Amino acid sequence: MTQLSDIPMRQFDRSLPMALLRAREAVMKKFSPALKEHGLSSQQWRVIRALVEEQALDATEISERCALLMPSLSRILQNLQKRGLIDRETASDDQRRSLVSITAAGRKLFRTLSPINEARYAYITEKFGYGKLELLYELLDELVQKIDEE
Amino acid sequence: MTQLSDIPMRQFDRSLPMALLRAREAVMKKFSPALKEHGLSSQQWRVIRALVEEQALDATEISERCALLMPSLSRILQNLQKRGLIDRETASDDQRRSLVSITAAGRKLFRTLSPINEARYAYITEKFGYGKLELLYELLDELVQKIDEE
DNA sequence: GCAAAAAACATAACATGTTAATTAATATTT
DNA sequence: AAATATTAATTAACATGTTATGTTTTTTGC
Repeated sequence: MTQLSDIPMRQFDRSLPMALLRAREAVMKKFSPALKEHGLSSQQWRVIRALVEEQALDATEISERCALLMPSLSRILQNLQKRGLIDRETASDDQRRSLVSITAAGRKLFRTLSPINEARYAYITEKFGYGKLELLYELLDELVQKIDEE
Repeated sequence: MTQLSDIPMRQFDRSLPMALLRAREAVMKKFSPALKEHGLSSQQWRVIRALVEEQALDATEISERCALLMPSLSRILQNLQKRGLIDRETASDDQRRSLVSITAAGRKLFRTLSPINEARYAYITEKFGYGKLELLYELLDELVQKIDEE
């Protein structure tokens, strides 16, 4: 006996934005708790990760690499600087640019959190399957590419 | 024996949350402009879509179907009600529940926007390929399922 | 029946998403 | 060189995301 509440909403299941949103939510549920214990949002963590890989980056470059709009990034950088996790200085060759770099404290926080998050990622990879994960990355990349071209 | 510290650092661009975020952003770029012209956010649009398909829904049910947390939904419903797009009344059998339904104005707005959005969706389907889109839905569903089970 | 627990919804507080406007510095045009 | 346009970053204003807390109503357990 099928009740009304058992009938799936086909229209919503076929919503690409919702499907992507739900997937992201499910993934974030694995990563957020550890970050939160150290007072970091996923966005702040993205910035720290980007900075660990480079000597210094200007805000625009961080914005692109982390998929953050400049107004959000502006506030995030102010926050991280206040907490002593990053440093900023204006570029000598272009006074408009502000060069951001990670501090020793920021690097230390990264080294603490990184293995925990890598373990979570390994768990997801194992649970979902390495091949499927690669396929998913490929499809997502191609989707973005096809939509953005022209 | 693998220790946490032995797990290799994965590249920054192999971040699942980021890949899902970028894909969602790319897709939303196709849908947001039409919604914005009519003063709707994607979240508000989701709520309207959900209500069009039912006589009435309580807030919790909307929250689940639209993937919106209750605090966000609470504000969104207040907004939509103020604009005359939805109606609310407390359920007779449970005074805690508030039953939400769409108004004639809301339904009219839906009928205006729906074909535009369907056309955008058809465009993405054609550009990306129907088969790949189906595969993507499947992978996303399975990812959520695998992560949530345990 | 009644006190305690749970459920449904709202509010608070703060971070982020999003578009527009602003400021300051650099590039371009004439 | 001066006027104009462009660029980098910030700020403003409002909506949403997120966790915690509060309020009211219903349900449970005794």
